[in-house]
Amino acid sequence: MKNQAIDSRLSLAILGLLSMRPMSGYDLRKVFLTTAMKTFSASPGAIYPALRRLEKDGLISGKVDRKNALRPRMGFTISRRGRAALIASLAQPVTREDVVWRMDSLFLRFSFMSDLVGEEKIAEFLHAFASETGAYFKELEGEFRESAPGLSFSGRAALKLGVTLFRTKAQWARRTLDEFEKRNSIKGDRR
Amino acid sequence: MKNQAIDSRLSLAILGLLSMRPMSGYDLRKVFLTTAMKTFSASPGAIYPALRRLEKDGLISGKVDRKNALRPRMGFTISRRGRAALIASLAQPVTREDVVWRMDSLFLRFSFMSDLVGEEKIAEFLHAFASETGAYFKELEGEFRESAPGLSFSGRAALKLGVTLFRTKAQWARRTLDEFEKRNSIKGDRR
DNA sequence: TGCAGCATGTAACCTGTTACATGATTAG
DNA sequence: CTAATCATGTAACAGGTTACATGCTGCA
Repeated sequence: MKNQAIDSRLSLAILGLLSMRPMSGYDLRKVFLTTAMKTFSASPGAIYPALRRLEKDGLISGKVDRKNALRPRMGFTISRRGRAALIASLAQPVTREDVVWRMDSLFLRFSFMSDLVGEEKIAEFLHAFASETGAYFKELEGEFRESAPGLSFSGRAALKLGVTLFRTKAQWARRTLDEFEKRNSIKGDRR
Repeated sequence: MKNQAIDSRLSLAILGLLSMRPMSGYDLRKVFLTTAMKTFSASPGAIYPALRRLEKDGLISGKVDRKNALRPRMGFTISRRGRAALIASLAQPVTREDVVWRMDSLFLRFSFMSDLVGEEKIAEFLHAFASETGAYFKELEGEFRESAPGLSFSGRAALKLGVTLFRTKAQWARRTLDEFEKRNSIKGDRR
């Protein structure tokens, strides 16, 4: 059976969070309001429809907590299919398009990896991320060298920040990969 | 008369580009396809409707080039109202919300500033950008210190990248502001 | 002659925003 | 008691994606 696709970044974030522990819609809102995941929409008009779509696709299932309480509360749990779809989504190859258009999804995918995929997949991700991001950094750097003289002060400065940010991302991936491999070899030695 | 609001990032980008020189829809597509502005949608289904909205709001006006040629070509020019709306949009204060949710719009706004607003506005922007971004960086850093021990390897690493990127942005703003002020004082001395 | 690229557009669909609505619970 | 917060939802709207459609131009 084909894996159900995850229809948006928000759905990916929700599925990732539910893979760690069951939560209600309101719990999810609080996460998006108070933690570093502020970039995601915490509006009910986005979250509740997304939950319903995920449920319709069989990726999560909602059950009413405290049935007898007059105020019902939906507790959402990730399903087996949901976990499979999430893992499949994390394990997808890192493409140039991801780097240019979906950097935030890459962030999200990576942040959930440790609990869901093996060490090899993590290393693979970091490697591909470093190489794709590094390549795009070089492309931007070249563009900067070529077009900088013709640009205004602010145009040039903005482009420079763009270049710098991609260099930072590529560096992060290389360093994180180093750290990851060192950590694993130490763990390996102890066995 | 109140300024017409600019309805999306794409419209802002288009208006900014048209403020530099008149272009056709296809020219805009090429910019979005080939330059560092790749993050913007180059699909006709986004660009042509956006152009029509801008025209409807009186911010740009399209005229048919080469009338007698059998293949007409629309050349779009920014109008006085369009330039005013663009300048108003660039000059808006930099808020915390901009930093968290609309960083790319801030990029865009800054990159067009040199040709459209005075030196004071540019310095003001950089100052506010540095201070808001710096504040958010510190908030994220605090969150990292608190929650890092409980996070998985990949969760922690992803959060760390997030923190680093905001530090980089704040540093960029401070350095760019320094450079800007130095540049201006030199120019001032020569007068 | 045929094909790639130029240039513009439309239509269905989908996600997210904004604003509103509702009732329950808890704190003062 | 009442106000804030908990908790869930709906409806209108808007912008972007995807896919399709159309006809012209230049080149091999």
